[in-house]
Order: sequence, then C-alpha cells, then structure tokens
Amino acid sequence: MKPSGCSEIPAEALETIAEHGGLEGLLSALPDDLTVARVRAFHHACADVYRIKIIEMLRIQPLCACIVREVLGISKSKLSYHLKILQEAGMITGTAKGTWIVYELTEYGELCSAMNARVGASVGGGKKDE
Amino acid sequence: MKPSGCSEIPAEALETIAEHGGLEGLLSALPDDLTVARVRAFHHACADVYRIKIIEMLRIQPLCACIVREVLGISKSKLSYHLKILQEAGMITGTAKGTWIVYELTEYGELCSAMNARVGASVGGGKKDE
DNA sequence: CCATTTGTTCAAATTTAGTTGAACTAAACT
DNA sequence: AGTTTAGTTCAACTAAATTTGAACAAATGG
Repeated sequence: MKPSGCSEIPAEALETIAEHGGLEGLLSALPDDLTVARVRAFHHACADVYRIKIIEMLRIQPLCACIVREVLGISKSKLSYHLKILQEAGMITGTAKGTWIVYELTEYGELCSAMNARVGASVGGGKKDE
Repeated sequence: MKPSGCSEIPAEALETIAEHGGLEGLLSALPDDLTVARVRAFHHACADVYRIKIIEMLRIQPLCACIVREVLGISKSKLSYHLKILQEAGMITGTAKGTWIVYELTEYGELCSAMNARVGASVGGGKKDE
C-alpha cells in the first residue's frame, strides 16, 4: 500500500521544492481532507450525462419532474435516482406543488451550471482515442 | 427503458414551459451530446481525491512523479494509473527529464484547479448524513 | 554486463456506481 | 371505496472504476 523500495527521495529532486518548504511545505499547502472530499463530491455529482442535462434544463427554468423525464426519455426510478443524487449534493431542491414536484437549481447548482458552460466551451479536454 | 405508462404530459405542466418552446424548445436548448460528454469527462477526471490532490500540488509548481508519490504515500502503479487519467483528460503533461518525469498543469488543468478552489470555498455541497 | 532506479502495463480482485422492474406510498379524482 | 397519477424505495443485476502485485521496459551508474 505504501511505497515500494525506497521512501527516500533523491536530493536532486528535493532541491526543486526547497523554496516551497520541501515535502512538509508541499503537504501543508494542500487543502484539508474535508475540503478535498467536498470537491470530489461536487465532481462526482456532475460526472453523469443525465445529471448534467438535468442541471442544464433547470438552468433555463424550474421544472416538474414529469417534464424532465419526458425530455430525457428515462424511467421514473432512474430519474428518481439521479434527482436524489443531485439533491444530496445540494445542487437542486424539490418542492411539492399539488400532484407533482417542481425542481430548481440551488445557488450551488447554478455555480455548477456556470462551470459546465465554461468547460463545455473549452477546447482542453476531450480525448476520444489513442 | 422508456417511460412507463403514459408518454403524455399534463397540459398544465406543458403550459409552464410554453414560453421556452415547449418540450422541443427545452430539448433544443440542451447542449449537444459531445459537449455533455466532454463536461462529464472533465468531472470524472476530478472525481477522485488523489487526482484532486495531484492537481493542487502541480498548481504550486511542476513536480517530478517521485515527489508526488511521496506526498500522497501511494504505490507506483497507483500513481501511474491516476496520472494517466489526468493526462488523458488533458489536465497535465509529463516531460521526461533524465531519469524521472516532471509533470505540470496544462491550461485546462489550471482551469480545473481554479474551479476546485471555488468549490472548496463554497458552502453549498457537503451532506454527510441524513 | 549487471544492478538499480523510475515508471508502465497487465490481469485478477475488489469496490463503487448505475440500471431495472416490481412493490410500495401519498395525493387527487370519480 | 376504488382508480389513476406521481414519485420513492428496494433488491438483484450489470457495468465501470479502482486497487493490488507481479512482470516488464528503458535509462543510469557501477
């Protein structure tokens, strides 16, 4: 689980990070575990095509679940699964309105939507093959 | 796989999206599949605590793999696996320098790092229980 | 050439995520 | 009450991602 072989770093390599406080300096510059976990939870919630589309839809306006489902063309339980994940991630909220539930983006969800627009417009990622 | 029961939406629900062109309008307002796939690939690459930490480290300065590995405290093959994913996502590049490889953030990786900082500082997400 | 160091690759095992359909709850309508 | 509609939940399943260790390749230094 830990390093194999040596846990010693070549001095030459250490020199390159001397001005940032060596290994300890580097380590202490990293965000704490809770923050990292939050960042990872954020990305995990977005790492699905259905959820990305749901967020995009709700960016336009609040929508009842039946419309979201019709646009995506998926089953009720599948929609429910993905909506729950987005809710638990704090990106959307659902409000019962009579027979159905109207979902809308939270501020956090709007942040996500803005980021997605930025990423979608970027040319950086997207490696298909090789 | 498709809707269960009716594919008809209550007229009352349809009215709520009339000003956005109904179902077709909503559908056409969504990003195309390739864009959605790119966004999803971006988030997927970030949806891991090791990869988030690697990006944070490289934000400080380019680093050789051995230092990254020492800070994370993981095996060589594990590091290799995660570095490869970041590379394929277009977030980092590695350059052989003598015996070892120096990794650094791409512009895309810097974008990612900036977003992570924003998310980490946000108070939106993070549901632990309930 | 031989040994060492750095890093990659592979297959097997494990873990986590997503899908499916059926059973269920709750409200609305007749 | 009985029916329909909207939505949730559950368990079994499939699929994808991650971990592990061993085998491998390439460069370095004796």
